[in-house]
Amino acid sequence: MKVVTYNVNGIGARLPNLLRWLGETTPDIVCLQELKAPQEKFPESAIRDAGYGVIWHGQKSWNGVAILARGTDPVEIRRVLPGDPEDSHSRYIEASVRGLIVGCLYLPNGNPAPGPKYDYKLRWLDRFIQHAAQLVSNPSPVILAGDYNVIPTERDVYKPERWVDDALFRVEVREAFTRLIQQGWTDSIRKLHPQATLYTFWDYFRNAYGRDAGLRIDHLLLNPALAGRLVAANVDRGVRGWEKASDHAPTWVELSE
DNA sequence: ATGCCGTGGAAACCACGA
Repeated sequence: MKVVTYNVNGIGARLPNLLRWLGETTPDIVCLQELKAPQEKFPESAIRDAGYGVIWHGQKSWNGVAILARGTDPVEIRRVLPGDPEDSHSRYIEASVRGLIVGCLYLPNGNPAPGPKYDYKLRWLDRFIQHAAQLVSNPSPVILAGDYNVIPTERDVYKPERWVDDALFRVEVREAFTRLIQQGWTDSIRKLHPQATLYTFWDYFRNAYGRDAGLRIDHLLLNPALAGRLVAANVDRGVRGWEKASDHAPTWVELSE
């Protein structure tokens, strides 16, 4: 079973690429981020015609997350991250699919740092860590997949020295990610490729993809009940080279049944 | 060192992203 996270950077602009990629790779479960579409403008029929059940939480212009499941309908558990009724951003959705609990997240970017956007990112991270603490010890298999907007270590960025003051790489953010992992989560890509240079995002400008000036910021975390089923993990980096590509590439795990 | 590009929505530019 293949589970993928893919920040599409606009479901409207990306729909042709998304449908092509679904057809070529037939993933079983897909977590999408940055729909940038209001709830009523999500292309539900195109996704269903491609063979996927889907739930989504849209928002006008920004954010937005979705969970797709091939041949079945995800059963929604929640569509907001608990802990702040004032938070109006569509950044989290959670469902039960094929015996897994799937959390799909789009963590705030946080730039510029310091500032109110960075404060929001740190608060969101704290809430997420609290929620993850409830999930990690769940006897059911759980996967938390999404755009974390966190560069975990120096190995995960092409020039770490240029990113030390950035909201994706600042010490507080890396420490928060470490706290999350230390709850007992497995960072799938790093577990199977401890030394490799593997990026999931490349800027649109300065020929970042051509130079491989990338970041690893899209992650798939497995709880202990699921970690033993991890058999492969990688990035479909070729998709980043397609015409009209998102700046992120699909990032995936293969799980034994 | 830098949104230099891309998207969406409103308005013919701007906010936002990482």
